[in-house]
Amino acid sequence: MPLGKALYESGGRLQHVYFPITAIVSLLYVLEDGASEEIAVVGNEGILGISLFMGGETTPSRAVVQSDGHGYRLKAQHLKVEFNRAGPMMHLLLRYTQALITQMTQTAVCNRHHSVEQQLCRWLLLSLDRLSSNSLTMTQELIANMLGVRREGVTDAVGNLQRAGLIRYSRGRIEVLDRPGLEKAVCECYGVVKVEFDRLLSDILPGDPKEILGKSSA
Amino acid sequence: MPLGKALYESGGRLQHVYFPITAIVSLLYVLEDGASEEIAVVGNEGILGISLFMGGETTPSRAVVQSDGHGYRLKAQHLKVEFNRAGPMMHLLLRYTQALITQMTQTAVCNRHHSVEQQLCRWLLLSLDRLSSNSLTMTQELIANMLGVRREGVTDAVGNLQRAGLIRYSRGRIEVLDRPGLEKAVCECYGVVKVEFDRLLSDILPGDPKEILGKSSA
DNA sequence: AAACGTCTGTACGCTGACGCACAAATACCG
DNA sequence: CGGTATTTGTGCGTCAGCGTACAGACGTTT
Repeated sequence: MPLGKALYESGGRLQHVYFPITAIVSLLYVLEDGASEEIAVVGNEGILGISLFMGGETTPSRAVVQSDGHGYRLKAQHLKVEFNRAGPMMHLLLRYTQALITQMTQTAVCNRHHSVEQQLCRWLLLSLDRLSSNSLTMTQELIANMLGVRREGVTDAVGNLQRAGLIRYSRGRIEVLDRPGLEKAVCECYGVVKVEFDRLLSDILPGDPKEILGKSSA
Repeated sequence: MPLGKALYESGGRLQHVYFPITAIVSLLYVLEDGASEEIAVVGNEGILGISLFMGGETTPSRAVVQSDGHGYRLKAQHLKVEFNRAGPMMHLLLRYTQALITQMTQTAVCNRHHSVEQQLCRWLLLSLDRLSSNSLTMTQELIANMLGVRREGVTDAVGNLQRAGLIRYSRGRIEVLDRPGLEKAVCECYGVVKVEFDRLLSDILPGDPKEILGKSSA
C-alpha cells in the first residue's frame, strides 16, 4: 500500500476489501470545487469497504493511503459470504462500523466548533494511534487537504505546537515529542472517538485481522 | 412524539427502537460547553436506535423530536430477534444505516466548507423531505442549535432567503414558497445525501415502516 | 388593555480562517 | 556544485461568523 494510492474512488465498484496492517488509510470526500475533507482514518483496527456488507456496494468517498505500509485484501465475494453467515465476524464488522460512525460524527462536530490547531492535534493523535511509531510522514499541504483547511493554517498550527515543545516538524516529517502534552491540547473530540473505539473493539485491540479471522471461525 | 422530547440520551441504554411516521427526529451531539450540533435527521424513512443492531447498545449522541407527530416503537429485544434472522429486514436496516452514514459525513463536509445560509437550505430541504407539508415549526434559536451556529446567523440567513422570495418566516413557522429556488441555493451536500437515500432505499421510498415490516416477513 | 415573556431584527467590535503573494529554506538532480 | 522543484514561513487585506447588547415585534395571560 504505497503512499497516495487510491484503494477506491468515489462511487466505484469494490472488488476487494482491505485490512491495513501497518498502513493507514484516509476516507476522503472530494467536493465539486476540488476541496477535500477527511471523513475518517482507518488503520489496523479496521477495514476498508464497509459499504460492501452494508449493502450499498459503493460510497461517495475515496480511500487514499495516508501512510504507506502493508495490509491484506480479500475478494469482495469472500467477505460477503463470511458476513452472511451472520456469526461473530458479522457482529464484529458491525461494531467496527459503529465505531467508524462515531469517528465521522465527531469529525462533523469538530469541524464546526474547534480551531485548526485543536483539529490538528486530533488528527495527529488519531493517526498516531494507528501507527506503531511516534512519527509520521506528511507534508503540511497534505495535512491541510485532510483537515479541509488552508496550508498556511496548518503552518501556523504546526508552528505553535512546535514552539510549545509538543512536536518537531521538518519537511514532511512530524515527530511527537510530548504525547501527554498533545492530549491536553486536543479537544474533547479525540477522547470521545478513542473511548468509543476501545469500548466497541476492546476484544480485538490491540490486535490484527488474523486474530479476528481466527476468532470468527471459532 | 411531542416536540422536544428526547427519545434517548447520550450513552443511555436503549429500551426501544422508534420508527417515526409523521414526526421527524434529530440526532444531536452536545458538547462539553453546552453547544450542540445536529448529526443527522430521521423521518419516516428511518429508524432510531441503530446502535442496537450495530452492537454498541449506546451512542454518544441524543435523539430529540424536532417536529411532533406520531411513530411506532418496538421493544429493543424484538428488533434484535428480527435482525438476527439475517433476512431482508437486516439488509434493509443496514442499507438505511449506510444512507445515514452518508448524511453524517456530508454534515461534516458541509460544516467545514459551506456558509450558514447554504447549510440552512440543506437543513430545510432535508427536513421538508421528511414531512408531507411545505412548512415546519421551529424557532430560529432551535435551528441555530441544530446547525451549531449563532441564532443571529440564522436570522441573517432567514432574512436573505425571505428577501429572495424562497421562504416566508414568521415567529417559529417557516413556509417554503419556492422549492426549486431553494434547491438552486443549496450546496451540493443536499443532493449527495438525497441521491444516496434514493439509491439505497428506492424499494421503500416513499413508504412507511408498516410496508417495510410486511416486506421483511415475506 | 396592560403586563409579561418569548422571539426576532439590528448594530458593533473582534477574531479566526481565507486568499493571495512572495521570500526563505531544504531536498533533489544533472 | 549549481540549478530547479518542492516545501515551509510570513505578511498582508478581507470576510464570515462570533459574542454581546439592546430594541422592537408578537403572543399570551391576567
